[in-house]
Amino acid sequence: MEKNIKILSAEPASAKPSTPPSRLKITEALKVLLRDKDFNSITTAEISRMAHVNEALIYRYFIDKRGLLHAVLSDYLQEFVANLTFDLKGIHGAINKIQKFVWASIHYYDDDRVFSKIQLLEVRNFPGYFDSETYQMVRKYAGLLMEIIEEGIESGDIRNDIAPSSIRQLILGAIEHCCLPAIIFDHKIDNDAMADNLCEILFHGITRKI
Amino acid sequence: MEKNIKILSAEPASAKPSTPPSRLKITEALKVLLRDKDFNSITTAEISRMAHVNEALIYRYFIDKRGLLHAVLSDYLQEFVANLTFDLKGIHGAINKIQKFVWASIHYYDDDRVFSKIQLLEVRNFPGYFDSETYQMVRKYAGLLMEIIEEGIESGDIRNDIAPSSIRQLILGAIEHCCLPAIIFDHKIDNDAMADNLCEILFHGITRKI
Amino acid sequence: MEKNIKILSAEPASAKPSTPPSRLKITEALKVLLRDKDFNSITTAEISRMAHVNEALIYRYFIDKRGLLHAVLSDYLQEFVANLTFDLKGIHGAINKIQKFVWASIHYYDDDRVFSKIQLLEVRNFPGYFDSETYQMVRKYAGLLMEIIEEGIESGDIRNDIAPSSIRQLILGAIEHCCLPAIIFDHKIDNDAMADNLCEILFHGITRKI
Amino acid sequence: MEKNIKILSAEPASAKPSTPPSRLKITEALKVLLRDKDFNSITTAEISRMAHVNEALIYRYFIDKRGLLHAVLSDYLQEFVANLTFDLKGIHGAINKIQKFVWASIHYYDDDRVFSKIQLLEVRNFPGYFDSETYQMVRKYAGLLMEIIEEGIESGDIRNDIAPSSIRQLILGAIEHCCLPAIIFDHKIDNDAMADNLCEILFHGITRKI
DNA sequence: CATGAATGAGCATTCATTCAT
DNA sequence: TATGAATGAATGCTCATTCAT
Repeated sequence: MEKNIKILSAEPASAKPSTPPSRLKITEALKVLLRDKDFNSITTAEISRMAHVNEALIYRYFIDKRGLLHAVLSDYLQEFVANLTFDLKGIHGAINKIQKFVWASIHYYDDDRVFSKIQLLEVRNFPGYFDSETYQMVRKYAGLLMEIIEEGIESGDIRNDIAPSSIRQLILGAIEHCCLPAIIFDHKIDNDAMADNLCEILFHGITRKI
Repeated sequence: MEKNIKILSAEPASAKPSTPPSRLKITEALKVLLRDKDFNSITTAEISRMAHVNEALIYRYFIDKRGLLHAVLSDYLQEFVANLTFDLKGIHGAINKIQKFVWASIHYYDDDRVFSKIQLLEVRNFPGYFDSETYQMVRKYAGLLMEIIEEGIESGDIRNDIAPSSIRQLILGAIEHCCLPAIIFDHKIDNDAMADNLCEILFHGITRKI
Repeated sequence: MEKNIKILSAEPASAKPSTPPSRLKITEALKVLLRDKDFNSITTAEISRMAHVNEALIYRYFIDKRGLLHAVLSDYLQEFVANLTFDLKGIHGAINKIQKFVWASIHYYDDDRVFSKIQLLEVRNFPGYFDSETYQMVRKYAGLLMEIIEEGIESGDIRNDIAPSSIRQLILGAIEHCCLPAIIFDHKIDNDAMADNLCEILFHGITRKI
Repeated sequence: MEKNIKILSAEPASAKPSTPPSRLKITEALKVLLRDKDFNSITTAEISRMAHVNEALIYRYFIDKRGLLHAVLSDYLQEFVANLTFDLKGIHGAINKIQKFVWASIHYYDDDRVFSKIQLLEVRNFPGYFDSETYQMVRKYAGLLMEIIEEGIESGDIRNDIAPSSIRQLILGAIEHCCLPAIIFDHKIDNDAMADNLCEILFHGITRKI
């Protein structure tokens, strides 16, 4: 998941560390703990212990325990969106792009289960999540898809009698729907098969039949 | 508050005490609360308040807060298995029975979301769950299916080159897999369609092709 | 301060203890601590330690640390109002009654410095204090004076060209004004002199001159 | 942010460093904050934020958060005493001087409420306050009055059968006593009236009657 | 059976203060 | 002189659980 971004990030070797090491230790500690427990049953004491960092330091870098989770999610999402944007480069035609979008989304969900758990299970019931800055990253992700759909409608590849936003929701919902059980039951995902099936069904619904 | 109910209940003096009314009040209270919150964020105080029962009484009837959840789940499972057993009566042929099994399982998951949530989300991460008495009920449920599969293999309806236990896991996994997103995202389930699709895929995989 | 109320309270010797002993221990502990420190710098740990009671028990009897203070104040106020009501019995004429009201108010402020500190210094900056149930007791106290003023206006002893509420505020303000320095600097109060001076000034302002 | 100010300030190279600008920023910040909150509920973080200064810098210039308050109070007191000393110049006779002393004291209390709050409310309960260096300034202030009283006794204007220290305490107490309610309840002070009344009472008590 | 009282361990969070640079 | 990082000790408060009656 970090392959592309490294190439893109142009931080010179001499640059200042930007994120203080302890801040990093904290986020990493939370990521590790999230592998086994859900966020609510992870305590700040546990996080600080695992990070080998003073508990109070969490509150210097993050406003909140919840703020810490948002920060972790935000990091993930940034990478997620950056990678996806990169992956879509050079692909022509809305249909091909959607295929790629679906495949890549499933791939990234599959690749980092902690990210997926946060994104699909933890943050949703947070009050005010949908107003949060973090959610803006999700909207950016959704925006990527939206552009493709609009391109597809303009080019005539996608039928124009369904609201683009409905199509977008359908696709995003389908992706989540497919990945969720694997994430909860900790199954492997057959990325190719899942993407193919999903798109197969999708395109017979949304492509314009002549 | 509910004291007088005793007078009204026509339980004969000779009958076994069955479940004491307070025990029932507690389990019912938990069920109600589980509709809106996840188990960890429900407090014993809350449960006792909703049950109109003293908090300490929970510990007379259940060893634990967790034990209470297990008891609730156990009740559900008992009914679940009893119903399923009944539903399968009079159906002939392994394939038909599996079809019924799948349809009914989905139906019961769909019907009682609280039960489904406990079963599919809450108890799994409990340490020692799989050694628990409650889990024995789940094994009974799985056993029902196992018998059908073995019957199918014997009759030649089901291929014999796959271990029956693998087939059982496949089927149970598929059912959960299909129901879970609906439970989490609180969607409706199209029982017929879901059961049909699932079986369609299933049978082309596991039935013997001549 | 407890002399009159004992006579008034009709609790039979056989009655149930009404307030649990631990609840009492907690309120008493806070009263003791308030003698030397201001409320904000008293910790719940300190209170429980002094009360020989578990810290969590505070929260069984009071919703809040602040709630505990309100309860203490409320107790005081109840007594305060009851005593004052009793003291005014059998006194005739608004002027005499006011004289008594002033004298007694100063007396009770003087008598229990902890009460006075809470009442005059602590609770005022609490957000929502003036909507609190406790404040209703204060209004009752103010109401006592209001009745006297209205009686005085009706009888012609008090001039009717000033709003009764203004007169009430003036008197209450003057009493507090006079008591406060003694409370803060922990001086003694010359009850008679203070009451006389205050009333002297007061009556030349508010009595009707023929 | 304020770096350039150094260039503009025309302090000659030879001059003593006077107060470093950051030290000043800190004390000023505290003064501002004290306008709205009491000292205990002001945090060092808040002070440094308001001062646009690093939090740790507080501890370079002051041993303590409390030390900072003392420093602020000390500054005030220095000015207070200096002004008072100046105000008393050219006034003849102990009685006139006391009148001026009282009027001016009230005036300065009225003029700067922050100073008054610190002086009359905050520092008193500090352990060790009365041994502190800051308290020496207060003694200097009291000393000014003491000199006047002794002058009055010598000249026969003030009765000599009361210990001068008692007279001093009486006067200082009376001033504080009068100013305090206005400071707490944030009333205006009628400087002339208050000084006149206070002196009227004072002189009929302490002046020698022939 | 039922309950009011009690509690230890833990929770997220705050704060004054220190330290290395 | 200045600062970012770090921290120990609290703080108010909650909760599952126990116990005497």
